[in-house]
Amino acid sequence: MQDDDWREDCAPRRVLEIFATKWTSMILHTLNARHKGAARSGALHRSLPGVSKKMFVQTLRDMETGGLLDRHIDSTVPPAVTYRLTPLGHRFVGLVDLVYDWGRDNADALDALQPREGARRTRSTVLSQSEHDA
Amino acid sequence: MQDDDWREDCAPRRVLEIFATKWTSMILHTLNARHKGAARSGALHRSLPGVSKKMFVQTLRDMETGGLLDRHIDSTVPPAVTYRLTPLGHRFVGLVDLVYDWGRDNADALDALQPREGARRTRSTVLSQSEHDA
DNA sequence: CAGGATCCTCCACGATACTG
DNA sequence: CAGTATCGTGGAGGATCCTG
Repeated sequence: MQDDDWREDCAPRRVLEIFATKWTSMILHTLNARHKGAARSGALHRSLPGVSKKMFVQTLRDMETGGLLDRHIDSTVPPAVTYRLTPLGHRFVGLVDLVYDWGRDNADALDALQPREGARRTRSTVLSQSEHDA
Repeated sequence: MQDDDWREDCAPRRVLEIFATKWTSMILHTLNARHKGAARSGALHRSLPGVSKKMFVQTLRDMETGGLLDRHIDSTVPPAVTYRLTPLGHRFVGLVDLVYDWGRDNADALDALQPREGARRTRSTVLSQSEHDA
């Protein structure tokens, strides 16, 4: 508990920012759980239905820069790119798993509330009537 | 590991959304660590320097709706409002603590990277020259 | 197959001013 | 003291088209 400070540049906040990128955690979790820590780009993408191509690539790039995974390019034609968890990535997956499990363990409490609890409406909430005109 | 699915409405994603709201985790952590789980609005706000008034209040309201804390209003003049962790809030704090500690434990690895690792530039990175005019 | 480049939407978050 | 109202903005995230 030491000095529970949330200074702008502290490590814990960095972690929160990682969690805030929407797909990072899910990519890591999936890469680990369904691909044993390594997978080709396409295969990984296919196991994450909701992610747009742009965000998928962009997030992976940021994760590489962030030291969470490595990128191996096989310069064949067509190219084969493989992503692999780094040690840090592995450790982070451990944390993601905790979050994942916490969610499952508290699913009842979370479901007992209004459909929206946080503040973020994933915009899929509204897409139902996005066909207003025609 | 059961069925590692990240369906749109699953509980784990709800949790990620909570983490995505930027201040929720910090408010909970601070409310617990520095105020023993209960504090008046002003006091709590004062222990979170970076939060704007608007987001502070708004986040608290969403957290109340989300069942993470309770709001007690003492209708004196001026009013005295106290926020208190709910059982769910307490449990969530446990998770936040894990994230917090993970960050401290991996601070070296996180710092070893470029100043930006995720993708989100908290825009405070730029505020340095926000005094451009006068 | 992998991903770059563009354009666009929307909402999280902030600053400021006001109320009871 | 606690909160609401309003306005403005950046940038996360998506769709679509193009390249090697």
